[in-house]
Amino acid sequence: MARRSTYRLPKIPEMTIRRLSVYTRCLLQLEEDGVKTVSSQELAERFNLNSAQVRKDLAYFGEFGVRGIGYYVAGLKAELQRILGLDHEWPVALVGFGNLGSALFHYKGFTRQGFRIAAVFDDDPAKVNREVAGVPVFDMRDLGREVKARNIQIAILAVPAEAAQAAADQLVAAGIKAVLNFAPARLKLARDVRLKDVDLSIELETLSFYLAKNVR
Amino acid sequence: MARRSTYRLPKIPEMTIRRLSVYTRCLLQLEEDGVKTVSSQELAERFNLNSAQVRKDLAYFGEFGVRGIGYYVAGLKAELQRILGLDHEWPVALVGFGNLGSALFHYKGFTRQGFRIAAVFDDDPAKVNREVAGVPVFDMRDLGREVKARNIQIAILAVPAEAAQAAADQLVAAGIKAVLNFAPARLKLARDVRLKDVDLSIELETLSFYLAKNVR
DNA sequence: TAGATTGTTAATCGATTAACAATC
DNA sequence: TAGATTGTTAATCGATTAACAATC
Repeated sequence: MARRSTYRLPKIPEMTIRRLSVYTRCLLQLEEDGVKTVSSQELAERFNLNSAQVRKDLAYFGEFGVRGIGYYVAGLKAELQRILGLDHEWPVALVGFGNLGSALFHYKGFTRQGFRIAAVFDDDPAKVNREVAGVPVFDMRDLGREVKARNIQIAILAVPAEAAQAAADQLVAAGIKAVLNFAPARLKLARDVRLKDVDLSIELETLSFYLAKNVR
Repeated sequence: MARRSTYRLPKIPEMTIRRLSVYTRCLLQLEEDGVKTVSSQELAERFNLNSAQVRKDLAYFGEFGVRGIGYYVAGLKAELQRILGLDHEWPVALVGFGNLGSALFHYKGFTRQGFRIAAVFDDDPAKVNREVAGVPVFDMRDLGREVKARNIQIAILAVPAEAAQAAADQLVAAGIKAVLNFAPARLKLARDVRLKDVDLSIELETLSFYLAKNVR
């Protein structure tokens, strides 16, 4: 796991990364719409941000704009995709093919940015050893073998909470480097594995707070 | 929509609300485990937070602790549930009963905190006018009537992006006050309606950034 | 009482924003 | 050139954390 030495050493705020991701999608749309250039001001307005913030986010990584003009949509899109590692396909393992797993499998948003579900894993014998939309579904016991064979580094975990830690352990043993976890469980992973929890109900609970203050 | 006047006027940081939600779940667990009291230090350690932050988050709403002891688990849980509006059931409308809608329907996490899916809506004639697990599934055209009849204020939107704005408009017209939106679309709602977007792929994209810096 | 832990103030840190010289 | 917009510095704002008197 040699850390590649790059010239960009300052630590990037997490929020900056998230916004880069948002900008990228916007640029994708702008390009589709045939827009050639966009200013930090225009970009900012679409997301209720400050134009200085947009410029600062970009400045962490280089100078991509042209004074007096703004940013070339196609060029900036390509730069951001490169920065975010979205300039090539990432094969992804989907672990858990129940209700949520199936929904994520069919979700179009992942594909658009270069994430391709390369293998599905489940422990239900009725679901495995077949293909769904051209993607093989394997038994959990084949996880190590298939993840290595396909050089998969990212996993989406969509199993029940009880099964999450065991599945995560298998993923780490197989050499997975990043886990997007939808299971409502607090996972312990090796320290060099990136974990991101997606909490499907926390937003609902915060909405409830604002609602409780007013009506009812 | 008269704003109820309360004694708590200082604006609460969004992150504080999210953490309150996290604390609440932890307290639920602690209570199950039979733990009677917990200190800010113990609570903080579970989430890699600072104990002063835990105390400050709570201090926005009152004094719930006992010096020298900490917080009574049952008492604090009840207080936080009240603050977050989780001390009673919220009937919720689920709009869209495809793959994602179905996954959310079966998701157990919502129920636990008092959110109860009271009605499902879809525009597919094959899916409507029946019950699933005791919950009625209606045609979209019945949305206004049923939302009002059931006094539903919260909606979970899980339709395709193309259908999202039209569905949102119907929801607002029906008197919905908060929308949890899973559709990858930028919705325009009346200003007194709370909107929260859940982006299923942004986390994956930020993970990609960290991965791209190292391997590959 | 002695020990522990709160609630709160003040210090620190980091992120956002305003302002502007550089320059297309 | 005149107008527009960048990249960047400095000012502002807000959130996190350290410290500690209050007090159980």
